[in-house]
Amino acid sequence: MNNVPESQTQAPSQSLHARILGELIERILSGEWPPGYRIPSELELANQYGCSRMTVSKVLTKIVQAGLIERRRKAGSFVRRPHSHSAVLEIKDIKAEVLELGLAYSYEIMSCRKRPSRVSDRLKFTVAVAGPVLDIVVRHKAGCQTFCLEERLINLRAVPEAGTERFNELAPGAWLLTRVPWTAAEHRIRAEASSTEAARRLEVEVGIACLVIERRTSWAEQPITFVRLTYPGDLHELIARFTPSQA
Amino acid sequence: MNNVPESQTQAPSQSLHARILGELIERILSGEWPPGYRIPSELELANQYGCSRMTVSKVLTKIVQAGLIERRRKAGSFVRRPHSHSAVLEIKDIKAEVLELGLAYSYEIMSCRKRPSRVSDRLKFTVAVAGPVLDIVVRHKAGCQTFCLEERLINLRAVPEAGTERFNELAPGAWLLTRVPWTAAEHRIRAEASSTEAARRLEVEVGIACLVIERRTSWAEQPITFVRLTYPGDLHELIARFTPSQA
DNA sequence: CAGTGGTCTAGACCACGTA
DNA sequence: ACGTGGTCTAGACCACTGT
Repeated sequence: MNNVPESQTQAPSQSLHARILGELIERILSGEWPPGYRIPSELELANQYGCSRMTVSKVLTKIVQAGLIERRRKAGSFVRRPHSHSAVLEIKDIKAEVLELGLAYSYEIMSCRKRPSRVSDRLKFTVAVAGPVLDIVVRHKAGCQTFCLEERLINLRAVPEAGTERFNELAPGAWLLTRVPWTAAEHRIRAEASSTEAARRLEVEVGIACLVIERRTSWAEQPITFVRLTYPGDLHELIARFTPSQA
Repeated sequence: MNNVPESQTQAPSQSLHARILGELIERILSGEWPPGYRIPSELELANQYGCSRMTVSKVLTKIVQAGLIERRRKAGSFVRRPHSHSAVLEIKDIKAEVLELGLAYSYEIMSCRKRPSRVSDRLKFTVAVAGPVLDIVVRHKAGCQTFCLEERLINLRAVPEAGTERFNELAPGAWLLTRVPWTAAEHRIRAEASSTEAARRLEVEVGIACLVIERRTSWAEQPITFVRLTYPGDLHELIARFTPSQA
């Protein structure tokens, strides 16, 4: 009921949104509202905060997105118990990774050739690729040590300009990022003993434990590129974080 | 200007929200609105769709969250070029993982003892833990094969009831999920050659490539648990996906 | 049936930043 | 200065669902 006055006497530093969001999340995370607790309805909250139902509704929508509550018509909104361990994995540019370690970065194009797509490429792209592909192998170095082996296929139907690119200034991954939009990516991460081929290119012994990341990138259902990154030994570590509150 | 009639002649199956969202995303992903393109203002879109500005605003907020556009006051809303390779990594319950493979799941508590915290524990928890911890080793099996070795520390100051739990019904990870809220988790993922100790417990050869996931979980700045999961060989693969459209 | 969330409206004022 | 997004209101109707 006391609509405008309250927002004037209150610190105008943050929006009403933010204030309500913060207070509700605080109640949930502090355990004052434990898992299973039924939180006040939109109408009750709107009355408590002296604001419209719409405002409360938008806030609750955010808390749903954060995974802290779930809502059921007629029943109400309930605090969820902590659920799956999902986390945001950030996969950085290799150059940035190396520089963050304080090492000098360089790369060598070991091979780069245009060829028709093979049946085996379909396994990599999960969908059939007609037409030519660019098959590239790059060695990324940190200082004088090999940091990562990159084996990449680029769908030339989707990115024809890659066919004439020499990748002298930018490694293929960085070059693609500047040129091509992408809308979906799937990553597969596993440990693998280094094969004879990979060991030779990485300049390590055969059978060493490697972290392998495979990434399929597509744009509007069209495959763009497939890349396999092989990090030898325990040189490399992926880090993923989760926090429910995201503003 | 053709407001209500359109939404009536149109299939009423989806909300106006969803229709506008879909059409705008389609324009962006199809390349009709390329990166850098300035999309119509809220007012223009509201007129085009014959709806209120509020409705358009909510839709655009979603597209911002999806990372497809960025908005600047006075300037307008612009299509972003594809940015960092971040992805959502979902780390499932081990039992669920095994069952999804169509295998029988079981686990054995190999050791479980209460002890005071050591200096070495601080490295695992990244912050100091005073007081007792519960030190548990669990072997998870898929069929008759060892699927994963779990080495876990639980901060008994934060979760005192774990001290008397026998973990007969639920493995420690699942038990914790049902009992303890958590607000932050950090994962580290790497490849590692199996140590003598781990190889013995996993019943595999020494030096085999293993996928190692370490997870630190905390609640309101207080460490809850540290766990190291070791998956032998290439038995296990993590999958992470990114798609900008999420509703 | 009644209460709840889901959606939508037609306005409004303000903050900000570019022109 | 003015157009844009950011926020907010006080209503409204509908769909769903638990009692």
